Parts: sequence; C-alpha cells; structure tokens
Amino acid sequence: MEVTVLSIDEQVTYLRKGFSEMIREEDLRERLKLGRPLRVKAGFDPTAPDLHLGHTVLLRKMRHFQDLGHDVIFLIGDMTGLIGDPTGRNLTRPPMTRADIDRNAETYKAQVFRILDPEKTIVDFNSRWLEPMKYEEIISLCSHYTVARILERDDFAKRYQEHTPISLHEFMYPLAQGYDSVVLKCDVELGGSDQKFNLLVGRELQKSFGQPPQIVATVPLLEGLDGVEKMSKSKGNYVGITESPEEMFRKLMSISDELMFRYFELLTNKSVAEIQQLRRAHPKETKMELAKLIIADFHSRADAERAASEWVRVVAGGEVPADIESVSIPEPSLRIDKVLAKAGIAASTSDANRLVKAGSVELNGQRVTEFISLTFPGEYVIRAGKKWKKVTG
RNA sequence: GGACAGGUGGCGGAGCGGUCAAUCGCAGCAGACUGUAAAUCUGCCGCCCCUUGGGGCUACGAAGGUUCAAAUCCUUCCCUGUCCA
Repeated sequence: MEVTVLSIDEQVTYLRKGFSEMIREEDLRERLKLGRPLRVKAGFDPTAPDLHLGHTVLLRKMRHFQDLGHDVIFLIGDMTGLIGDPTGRNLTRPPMTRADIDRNAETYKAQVFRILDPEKTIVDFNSRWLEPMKYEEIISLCSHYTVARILERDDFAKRYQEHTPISLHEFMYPLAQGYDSVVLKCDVELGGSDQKFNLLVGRELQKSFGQPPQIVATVPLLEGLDGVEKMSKSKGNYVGITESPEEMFRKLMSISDELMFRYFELLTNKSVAEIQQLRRAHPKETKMELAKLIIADFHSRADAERAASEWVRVVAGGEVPADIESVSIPEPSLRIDKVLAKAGIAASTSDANRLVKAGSVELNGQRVTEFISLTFPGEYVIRAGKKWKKVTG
C-alpha cells in the first residue's frame, strides 16, 4: 500500500472500514491533511500475553494504519502489572516483576508481529513515564478530571448503583491511560469498543494539557466461539493465535452459522459484498473456507489445507488423529479410570469414573463401560470425547 | 467512630442444628441428533478408594467454642455494602 498515491478520501475510507465508531472522522480527515505520519496508539495489558482472535481485530486495524505509513505505538500498560491489580477482589494478584513483564513483552512481540509490521511498530511501556511520577504530580493529574465525569463510565455507574465495590485505584486507570496519550502526543488512539470511555478521557486530558485531542476509533468486540459473550481466555471461548492449525480448525468449525459471517467481517479481508455472496453458499463449505483463511494468517496456507483434510478425516470420518500425544505409564497394570486421569483425558480419577460410567470412553475404537485394567508393556489408543491419547507402557 | 445488612461450589443464588457434597439457574464435560455448526434432548458435574452400588476425606470468609451432631447457634477477627458522623 503506497501512501502517496492515496487521496485523503481514499485513506479515510481505507481506515474507516471495520471500526464500530470513530470520534471524529472529520478530525481524522483534518489530521491527515497535515501530511505527516500520525502517531497511533493502542494499549495492551501485560498480564495476558497470549493473544487470541479477539485481539487481532484491533491489530488488523493497527496494521491498516501502518499500511498508510503512520507510526503505530504498541503500548504495553505495564503499570498495572507492577502494582498488582486487586480488582478481582478476593485474591490479590501478586505484583509482577520487571522480569515477568519483559518476558511477557517478548511473547507479545513474537505474536503481534504475525500481524503488525515490526519495522513500523514502536513498542513502549507506560511505566517509563508513570513510574517516576511524584505524588504531587499524580495529584495534579487527578485535578484534571472530576469524580462525576469518571462516574459517567457505565460500568462504574452501574457498580456504584448496585453497591458493588469500586476501589479508588480503579479511577486511576482511565486517567493513567489518558495521560499516556498526553505524554505520547497521540493523534489517534485505537481500542475495543469497551475502551471508549478510557479513550475519551485521553481526549479530555489532552485538551486540558493544551494538546489537540486525539481521534478515537473503536473496533467491535469479537464474540467468542459461543457467539454470545466476548472472546476471552477466561471464558474459554477463544482461539489463540499460537494454537496449532488443527486446533484452530476444530474450534472454528464449531461456531454457529451466523457467527461465521461475523468472523468473515472482522477477521478476514473479504469485502461486504463478497460476504453477502457467501451467505448463499453451503454453510459447511463456507465455514471451512473461513477457517482456512484465518489459519493462513497465523500459519501457512499449506498448514491450513492440511488442517482441513485432517478435520475431514478425524472429525467427519471418525479416524484416529494423526499426531496424538503419547503418554507413558510406568506400571505393569493400571485400571482404565486411573489411566484416563494419568493421561490427562480426565481431570481426576473421579472424573474418569464418570466418563467410564457415561460410556464415553473408547479403547482402541471399542467402547469401554467396565473398569478393566490395561496391562503394560502395551500400546493403547484411548479416547473420551474430543480428547485422544496414546498410552504406552 | 456509630447503627444495620451481608460473606455458600467457576459465576449467580437457595439453605439457617441432623435426611447437605449442599435445591435451582448459568457455565463446563459426555452421549443422542447434525453439516462433530447452532438449537434441542439426556446424563454427569469436590477429591480419593472399591465399584452396575457403596465407603472415606475435605468443603459453606478465618480462627476458636457449644453440641452426640453445625453451612446453619455463640465469641473474636477479616472483608463488602447501606445509612449516620
């Protein structure tokens, strides 16, 4: 994508695609007219370096700005990690060490550059300026914003209304994030639509500090595999970008038809018109195509094809997966439920018990409903649901 | 600082001396169905031991106590919210 050949209109059109909201597009237009690379920031939490497809919606947009020659700042909000955010209430997270954060940052980079252009990405940490701030500076920063305005944020308002606790420090996060924009003199800040409030605080703070307010652009939150809740690791409804092609394929094939079109929209470069076309095609074939497209972003096209044929073979055909994990049992003989637990197919022996009684266990293709013992040395292929293991002695 | 209301399994939320491993909903797992989609239906859903059914252990904010017996009563402590200061 050549910067110079695109008119302002074309640039705006290119950038606008995929955002749920932009405040304000006219400002972006004006800012682009300056003819210099814009400083575009997006912040990331250092505590969860394992990215999933939900994160990539934003990363794809960041990439688009890079395509047009702008400076993209990948900001790691490590201040949270350094403090040890106690938001979870009952158990306080131990503060992360500098080393933890650096390690996570490396992991981040490795993953993020599957989408971002490393040459055009500035990685920064907000502890760089937040950590050395003196108390009086923090108080001074606080004076730029009011409690009433902070309470405008709907989740704060809701929690306040419902009398669920809000710790004072939680008020500091929007402020800190906004201050990042002041320090970095951002022209644009990107984030998920749930970040809208925080991003807007950045605008207010910039104005308060005598800077032109940043353009705020939000991407929709990607629904997880369940199609309802947003994709998140804790909900388990995610596809991690470091997952194997086979794993990705299996997960993507399990999404609902409606969600599939959403994924086409947010996770592929298919145009709206093309997606409309796809609505008339066979859903299963279309879903397989979606899975392959997404997988190819993180692996190769060949990997994607391989994953597809493996899926057809194993899932549709019921055959044994090509590469199943092998577990060694150092016993002459072990009852089936213990084997299941030991092999990690079941969470515990009790869990294994239930699986056997439920008739979910297959030993070498045969359903097992009794508590037989396996003897070793020997080699067995054991399966319960979608978990397969090869057990050897 | 005072008055009051609460803290239960991943979450929400019952129970208020025994029949409580704890109603129920959600999530999760498995089975059926299918396009291994979704939806739907069925079973399971603390850990361990023997097993088509039982047994043991640990658990209801924490620590003590009363009792043959406590998630349920008492004491102290910790935490959260409301109102008053």
